[in-house]
Amino acid sequence: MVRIKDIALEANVSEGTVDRVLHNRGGVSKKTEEKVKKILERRNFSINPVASALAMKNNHHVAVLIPEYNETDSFWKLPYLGLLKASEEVKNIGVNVSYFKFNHYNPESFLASYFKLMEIQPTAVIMVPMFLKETHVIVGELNKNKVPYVFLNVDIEGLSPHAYIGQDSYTSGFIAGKLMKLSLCDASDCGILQINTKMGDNQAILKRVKGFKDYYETEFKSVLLHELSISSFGDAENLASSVHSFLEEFPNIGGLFVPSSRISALVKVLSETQRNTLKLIGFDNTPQNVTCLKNGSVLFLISQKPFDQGYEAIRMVSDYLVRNKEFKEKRYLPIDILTKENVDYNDANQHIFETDLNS
Amino acid sequence: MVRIKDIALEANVSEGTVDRVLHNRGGVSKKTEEKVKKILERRNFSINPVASALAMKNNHHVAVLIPEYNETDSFWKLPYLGLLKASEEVKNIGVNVSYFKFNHYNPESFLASYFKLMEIQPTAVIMVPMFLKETHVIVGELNKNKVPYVFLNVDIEGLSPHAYIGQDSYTSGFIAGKLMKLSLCDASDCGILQINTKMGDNQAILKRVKGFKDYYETEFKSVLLHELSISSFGDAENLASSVHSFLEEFPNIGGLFVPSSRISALVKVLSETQRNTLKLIGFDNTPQNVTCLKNGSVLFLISQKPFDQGYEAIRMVSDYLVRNKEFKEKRYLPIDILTKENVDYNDANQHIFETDLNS
DNA sequence: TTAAAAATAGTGTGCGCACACGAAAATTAT
DNA sequence: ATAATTTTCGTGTGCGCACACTATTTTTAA
Repeated sequence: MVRIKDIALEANVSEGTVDRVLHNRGGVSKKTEEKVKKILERRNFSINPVASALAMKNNHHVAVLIPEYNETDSFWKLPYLGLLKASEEVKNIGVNVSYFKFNHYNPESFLASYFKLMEIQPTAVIMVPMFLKETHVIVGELNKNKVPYVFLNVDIEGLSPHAYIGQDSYTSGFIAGKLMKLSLCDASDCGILQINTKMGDNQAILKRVKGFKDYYETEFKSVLLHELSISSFGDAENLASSVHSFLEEFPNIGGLFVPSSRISALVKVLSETQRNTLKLIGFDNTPQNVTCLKNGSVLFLISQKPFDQGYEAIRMVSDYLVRNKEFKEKRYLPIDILTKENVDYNDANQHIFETDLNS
Repeated sequence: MVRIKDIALEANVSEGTVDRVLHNRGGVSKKTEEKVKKILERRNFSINPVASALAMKNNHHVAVLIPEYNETDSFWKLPYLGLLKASEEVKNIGVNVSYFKFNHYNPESFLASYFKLMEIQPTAVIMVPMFLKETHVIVGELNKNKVPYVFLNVDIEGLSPHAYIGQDSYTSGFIAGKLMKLSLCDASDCGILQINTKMGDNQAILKRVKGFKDYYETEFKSVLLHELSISSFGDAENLASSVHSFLEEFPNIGGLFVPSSRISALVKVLSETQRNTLKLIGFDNTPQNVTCLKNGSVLFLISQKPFDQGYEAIRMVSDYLVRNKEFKEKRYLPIDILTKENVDYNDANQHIFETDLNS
């Protein structure tokens, strides 16, 4: 391992000079700069990031604005764990991470958390831009204050964060279509279950539906797609009656596609025979969904690797802060196809971290 | 961030004493030890790994024994890149990695590389145990010298490395079976193409075939599976004639399963109509295979995430060496289902690293 | 009681780098 | 020529920790 000292020795200059050319601090004559640079090159020098971090006493504050989670709606726990894991790793190099949560049904709590967040004067922000209008406000302020920010999981057209970390929702829906078609070899009809979103939110889900339809559009125009719009997955009775009348209305339906993360709620209101015959394809590896996958009621889940999203977000931001690597504008994560057989393996990273946490 | 100094101050002892209780070095009276420990706990102290790594000047040598790769047989490039990426990261913390390559058709080169490897007196070894007999020799010696070692990608029953990092081959074959069945909704026959392995090698491939067959066995006993044993994927003419007579013999075959990483060689010898109608499912995201996937000739590839395997191996070993975390005996990586739509996303990690390398 | 030995605790140095400060050399002004 | 600037470069300190060495206290032996 070649050190600055070694370079200085070989170039017959002081360590300070080497430091100056390394960081383009100026104050070095052309001649010596060239000389040092050549030796740097030849000896294949690279600064020791550990020593560097220690000396710089890096103190970056990354603030994360993310929805809270609970038992029934646990999706947001997954990115959180990934964020947590990466936080541990980058603490090494002087990056501290703070979390600010909000209720993802409540725009006010979103804004409120944001204001609390700004009090710590973060060096960078990672946020889930849940609400359109409020996000515009926030982004405006962040731009004014020159605080770099990245979007996690949800992308918003028209805004240009330093990076977006998440899935290509359209393609993931497209793949869901492909899997659905594969599962329905008799070319029976297919149903799509959406929440009737009032606001322009949940871009991701809309894009998934578009991808799904487009697959059928381009490949199997003849297959009939029926859409059912429900008010909420939370109200079981309401859901049950909607779904049953829907299935009675279209008896040819052989499969159901749920573009949100709540397919487990659907499974709950289906009869056993329906669970066994209907091909169900949904999104996201929440514990409830994974249970349905494993017991065979759900055939495929598309995972957007939420754990990895969180992990990547922190890594990306700290790479930017510490070794000022530039952001990658769109960081699309894998479109993971989960079956009952591979789900445990594919979620292993997350499980390992969780058990590590508890010990 | 609370430092040793802060703890010492609060406990009215010297930093040395705190250091002693932190590392159980002994030489501290019960009383003061308790006192310090309590404060450690209360202040939620954790040693700064950066400073620690720097001070320890860790000097671990990890040696990697891995097959070489070339244009036509490029599989082993993928784990290599993953190893490389992790090597960069752990260089920070004093872990140096050296690579020793061997020809994976040649047991002697395997042993020869091993002997060269031992000359650097590695602190730990990561190896791909390609050859049974030779691996037994090596493992015996490593055990004698008390050098910890892990197996990468290939597992060998009866031996107990400190860890195995790779895929659950049986299950991956099982999933391939599931996908094949899904693709052949008309329940036509299915062919399996294997190399007739002379030696007991390639356990992984055998297990994949077993998993594949077992899927049909348990779920669709009625479907006929035909096996074709060929001598090599390298000899195109030979392959072509074997495959064609095979397909003539069993005209009901609607899909072919290639449990090795060489499905692209099969695609080459198929006619265009065959490529379009036969459902092809294979393994591994080699560039050639990915090309076939993207142009539609191959329907699914199962990836064993070779890049991640390499990455994980280094991380695991250096976690063991530096922060003496214990090994995880079996570290199974995701069973990744690749389609033409998601392959780019799912290989993104590797691509990002490759472009980083070239800049 | 004092000396010797053992147990316990304190001090100092260096890991490789970043950065402030001051010294030397080169340039310009007087 | 010397003084005043400016450019160029060397030196020193500290980041938080590991570990060896030394100093102090306590215990045991004489």
